[in-house]
This record gives sequence, C-alpha cells and structure tokens, in this order.
Amino acid sequence: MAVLPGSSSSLELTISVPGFASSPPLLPSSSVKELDINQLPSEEEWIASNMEDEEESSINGEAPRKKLRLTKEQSRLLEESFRQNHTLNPKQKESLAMQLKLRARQVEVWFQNRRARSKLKQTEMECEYLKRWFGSLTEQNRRLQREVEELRAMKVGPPTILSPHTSQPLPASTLTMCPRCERVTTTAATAVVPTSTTATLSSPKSHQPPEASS
DNA sequence: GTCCGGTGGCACATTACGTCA
DNA sequence: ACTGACGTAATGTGCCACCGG
Repeated sequence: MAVLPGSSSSLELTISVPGFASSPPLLPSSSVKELDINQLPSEEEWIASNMEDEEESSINGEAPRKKLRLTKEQSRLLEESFRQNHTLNPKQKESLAMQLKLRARQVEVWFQNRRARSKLKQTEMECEYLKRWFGSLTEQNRRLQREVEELRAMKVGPPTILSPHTSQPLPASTLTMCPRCERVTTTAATAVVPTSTTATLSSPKSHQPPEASS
C-alpha cells in the first residue's frame, strides 16, 4: 500500500497517570486580558504584551496564561512556510519569528501544533480509507461466497456450454466467472493451454482498494 | 574509544483560552 | 446572560541525538 506511510501502521500506547503532570493553578477569569479578534492589538502592542509575558514569568514564575490569537496575515505566512517545510532550523525559525514579529518559541510551538494537526488529519483520512476498503472487501467477499455456492450447485449437474463460435462443447477449464458482470466467459489463455487451471477473475483494478480521498 | 552530563528539538498529552452557535 | 462544543495557543513531560569534557 503505497498510500499509507510506514510510520502510521504502528500503534503506540502511552499511559498517562492522572495528576502526575503538574498543572498551573487555575486563574480567575478577571486576571485574563480580554482580547477581541476583531480588535486585534497593534503589532507594537502585540510585541509589548509578549515581552510583558516573558518578564512576568521570569519574575514570579507564575505568569497568567494568556492566549494570543494570531492575525490572518501571521497565519497565512506560517501556513505558507509550513507548506514549504514542515520543520524549521534555528535560522529559519528566527527569521520567520522576526518577520512575523513573534517570539521564536511561538513559531516553534505553532509548527509543533501544526504538525500534530496535520498528522491527526492524515490519520482520520487513513481511517476513512480503511473503512471504505473494508466495506469493499466485505462486499467482494460476499459476492465470491455467492459465486462459490453457485459453482458448487453447477458441479452437481454442470450444464454443457457450447462455444458460440463452433457450437462445440467447451472444456470446463476454459470457463471463468466474471465477478463484475457475473457472466460466464471464456478465457483466451486457458483456451490455448487447456491444462491450465488458472482462474481469471477480472481486471486487477477491481481488486484494488478504493482511492483515498484528499 | 567510551562514558556522562548538559542541551536542544521533537512528539505527544494535556490544559486553558477565545469564539461561536 | 449562560453554556457546551470546538479550535488552537501554550505548557508539561519523556525520549532521542548531539556535543564537549
């Protein structure tokens, strides 16, 4: 399956112990700076608030956790950069941060989260793809089972099939069942080599999994 | 060459904030 | 005004690779 990346086929289990990870203390909502996405702070304010955060955290170690929304332009540039490369080297990170007027750490975090979102989306797509494939195989299996039943029934009293060309009875080994149209057909290869018992089901394409939607 | 501690980067899980229906 | 769902920025933790002593 070329569609599926190798890494995604392995499952990793992680056990997290509740209460093990230290979490910051809950803060009263009044301590949170209100930010309206429609009234985004100016770039200067943005930077100032970021630096403010850094200072606060360095002073008492318990900085209020503020969440800043990225502007559309910042998001656009980050997305553009992500399309080119899913990881950044320190120089790229620094220059991108400078360009976006963000801290390098914020750019780094954005890329980490973006990679995680990307992977999640990919996993969901693969899940859908496998579901559809499973459905397709189930259906194919059902039809083949039915075909086997029909062939077994035919074996009890096989009707003589005459060649449409010569009107002569055809050997059983030259007959195959086309699962697509469910019609008995002759197979050229087996007709030439009567000893062959190869069963030609249909074109290989009908056995391929469904195309993964993008 | 090997060991060891420090450091940086990443994946992953989780938390918490902002927005919207 | 309130609330729950959702998206996502931010944080915490563990793992790994690399480097210098």
